[in-house]
Amino acid sequence: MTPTKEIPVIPESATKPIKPGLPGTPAKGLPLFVAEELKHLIYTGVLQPGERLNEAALALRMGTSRGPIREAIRMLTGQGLVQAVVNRGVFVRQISVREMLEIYDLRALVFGFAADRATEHINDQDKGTFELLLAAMDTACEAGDADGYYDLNLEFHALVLRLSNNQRAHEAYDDYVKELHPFRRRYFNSPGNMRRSNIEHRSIYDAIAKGNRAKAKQVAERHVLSGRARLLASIDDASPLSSQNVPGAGK
Amino acid sequence: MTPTKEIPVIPESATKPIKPGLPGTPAKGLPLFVAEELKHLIYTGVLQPGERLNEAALALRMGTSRGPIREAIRMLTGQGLVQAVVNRGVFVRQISVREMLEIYDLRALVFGFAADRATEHINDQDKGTFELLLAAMDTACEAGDADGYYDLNLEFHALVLRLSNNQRAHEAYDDYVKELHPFRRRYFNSPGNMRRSNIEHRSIYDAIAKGNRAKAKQVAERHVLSGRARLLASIDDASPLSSQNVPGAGK
DNA sequence: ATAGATAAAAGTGTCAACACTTTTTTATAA
DNA sequence: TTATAAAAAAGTGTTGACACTTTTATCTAT
Repeated sequence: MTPTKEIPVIPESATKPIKPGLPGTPAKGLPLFVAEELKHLIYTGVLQPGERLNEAALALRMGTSRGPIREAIRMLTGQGLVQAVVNRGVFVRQISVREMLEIYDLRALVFGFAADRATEHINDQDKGTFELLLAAMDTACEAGDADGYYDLNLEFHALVLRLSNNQRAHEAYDDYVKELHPFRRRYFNSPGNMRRSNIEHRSIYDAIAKGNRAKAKQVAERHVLSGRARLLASIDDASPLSSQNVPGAGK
Repeated sequence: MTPTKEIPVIPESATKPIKPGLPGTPAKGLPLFVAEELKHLIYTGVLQPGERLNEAALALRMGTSRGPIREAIRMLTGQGLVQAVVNRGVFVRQISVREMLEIYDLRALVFGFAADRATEHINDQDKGTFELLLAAMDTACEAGDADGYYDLNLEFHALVLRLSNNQRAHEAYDDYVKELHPFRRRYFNSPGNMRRSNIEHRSIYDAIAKGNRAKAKQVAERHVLSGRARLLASIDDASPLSSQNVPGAGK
């Protein structure tokens, strides 16, 4: 079937712009561009969980035919962001509470792992960055700046993951965060939560800086698990959050 | 843009056969069928890492037009199995040694987690299954049946993951195994390796059965990491294994 | 012979049309 | 008025054609 031919070396230089002139046109293929646009729509909540993706409407909106739209959607199904049902359409994935809790466990696991490994790769410059971040978070904390705190919080976690020196772990962690993102409630609404969170951050950093692997791992894990606990608590008294499954996607 | 309409409840019953009569035809959409076929080709090594996927040839082989083929390929890119370069084609992903080691670390982490949690969910029937598996592995071990041992080995790990009661962890673990699969050398070629491996299995099971969480986690982690060490050792003296990166796919 | 230019071939990217399925609307009858 | 059936509409699934890019083969001049 496949012609017997030596495996080619994969070329470089492939970031050439498509349709160079048109503004807002991607530099990496229409389907990928559309896929990222869709992801944005999903993560920002414009496309809500359970909602169907209308190919024709999206094609109109993106200014292409349905082909690239479909290909983009397939990318998202591959990533598990949407689920396809034959002849019915594809739907933005609905995550059950159980699954959210599972993801939290994995996220805690990976973050603990990262903190552990970070002890072995941190250098003085990184320590400086940590100090800066923690100080900025203290400031945001006192100012009651929840949005600012949230961004810094992300940076803090990203730094730990970077220092883990395990790119796959970093990607997995980011995926978990993104997957949980549309469902998360405003955790840092109260200054008390922010303050407590930042105390945990500092203890994570301290353990990493001291090279205390076990402690770093333990504290980092607990930090994420406290988020899990908050979620669990918010479920008990608040809305029941659909735990419905999507059919036909079962493999 | 999107018509204001309440979010529909996702329907059930969608596993109806497409083209019910034709044999070998999927029951879940052509693209998904093709995607699984492609995955099979990749995991079995028919499509080798670095090789390009020819759309026309695949369409011919699968008996469809290029559309579904392209959609299937997009699914695989979403899953990270292949990498697309605009106007050049998509290539079976090449994993660097570094990445393999990273994946091993994560796999060890998840397996340790699963063993830990398994202590809390194991019941007497599961224990029976474990005993059966271990006995069968002993037999395969003495008979020098490497293939049989390998299958049982997979079953053993799958059981631990199932008992973790964390489906996402199970899926992640399977993904790691699959990703590493095409590159793994014949680990259990020598009876000595098999025997040692099975000793580790038994100690994992013992710790789980006794409810010794910490021990279970530790032993399970080390079990996978010993595989990582074997890989590392095989790299040092054997072929250098391409560590080339694919361009244009960087986000 | 070899290097460079040119033309042919192969391959990917996109689109519009059509077939089929599901959903909604409309019409009909109890 | 309500339930049922038929018809229309909306939407997904697939295909073949064409545009454009990259690769390969051919031709020419040094």
